[in-house]
Amino acid sequence: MLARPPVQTTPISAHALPGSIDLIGAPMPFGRNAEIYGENEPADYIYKVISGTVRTYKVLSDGRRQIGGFYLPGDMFGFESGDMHTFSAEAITPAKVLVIRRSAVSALAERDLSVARQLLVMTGHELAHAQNHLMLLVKTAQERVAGFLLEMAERAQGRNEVELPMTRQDIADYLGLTIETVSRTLTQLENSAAIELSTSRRIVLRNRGALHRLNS
Amino acid sequence: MLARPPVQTTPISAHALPGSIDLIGAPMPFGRNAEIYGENEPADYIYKVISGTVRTYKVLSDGRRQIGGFYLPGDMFGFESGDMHTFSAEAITPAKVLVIRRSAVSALAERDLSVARQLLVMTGHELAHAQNHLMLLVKTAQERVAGFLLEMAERAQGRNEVELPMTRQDIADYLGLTIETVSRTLTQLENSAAIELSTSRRIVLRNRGALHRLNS
DNA sequence: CGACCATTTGATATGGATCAAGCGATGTGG
DNA sequence: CCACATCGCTTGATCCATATCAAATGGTCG
Repeated sequence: MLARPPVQTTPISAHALPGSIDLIGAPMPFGRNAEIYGENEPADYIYKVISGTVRTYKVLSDGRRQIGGFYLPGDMFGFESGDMHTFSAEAITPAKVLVIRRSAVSALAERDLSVARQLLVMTGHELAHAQNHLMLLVKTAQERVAGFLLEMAERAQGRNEVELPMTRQDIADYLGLTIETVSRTLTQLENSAAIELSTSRRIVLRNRGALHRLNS
Repeated sequence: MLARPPVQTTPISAHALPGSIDLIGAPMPFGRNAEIYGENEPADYIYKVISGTVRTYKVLSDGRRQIGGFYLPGDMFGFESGDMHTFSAEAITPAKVLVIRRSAVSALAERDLSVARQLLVMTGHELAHAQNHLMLLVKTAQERVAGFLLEMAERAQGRNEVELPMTRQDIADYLGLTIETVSRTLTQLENSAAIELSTSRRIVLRNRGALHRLNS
């Protein structure tokens, strides 16, 4: 089911001065696990997370799920090179998401070079992320989990304490592991004093050096 | 991406009419295994394969190599979201490569919307490729090899007979497997009549359906 | 308190890695 | 033109990291 934004009555984008893509579009709330869009649906919108966390994923024919990425407040998602979505998107937690017409962005980009540049920058970031992710998937379980924790810490403004909004299953499906392996690996990292699990969702990085070394 | 001082150095691009990025730049020959650029070098150029095949790759601290992609004639590579290369690039076979100043492309994109669009399209293709590649890396050995063969066949204008320019080691490093597993898997696929190895480098797809099914 | 869900921990199985050897094609120097 | 070295590929035997199967623990909410 495609998420439709509320009907836009006032043409905000009409007066939007050269600047930011996210000036056009409508905020929409999604509940936990609500679908934002599905794989193979027309990619008529791009999205920006206002609050909450979003995951994109694909399900293989045998039921395995691969998560493409986690999107935190401020992140944009839903970019596609074709006109269909190649991943699905769901809210992990209750989330507010800005929904932006792709055609409006395209039109704006035609007139405003800075918007065109922004689009390219964001697509470039998605590319860099996919390449990093790809590198994770050929590593050992310890390296993948360490890499994941470092990524999350980095995105949490480099703080050492990270609150994970996603389940072990989400992490496992992001890293191409099972929940058991993720859980065991976190326990190992805790035993080796690299991290501390104050609760199962709140993780303190005690020894980034060790994590980076694992991350090869 | 491509945020650079718009210094206009090449007079050629000054007359280049709206159109194709690859109108500017110089062709350069590279021998087998010659380096085109290295990871962490400044990304001052983008590249277009004229003839031959190119691989991009990263080497992890313990010596494992991960190949990011194979580039065939007509393909462009070297796009980066930062100003450094995050992968290295080498010629797999003797190759001719068009070398294009990034600053020239940026400058052109500022004046010519179609060039800006082209840049976005190509970055989008790289993104789509990385995402496909990523999906391969969480599958079984059979699925990875089948997916690789289908990708190669598709890029060879959909022909059923594919001449592979790369070694088993290259394939293994692309798929996150060992050469032994790649070799054994190809043998299995041959035994199950899905493919035929007329020589070790020339592969005939006998049963695409079976390969697609494996590819999940 | 009891039900449910997420997480951890334990025991066993297995797909692919590793170690090892052999084979065929290609190229080179004598 | 042959002998031999080299390189890419295949095949076999064994090992091991992670998956799978199973159960217990903990945390949350009605």
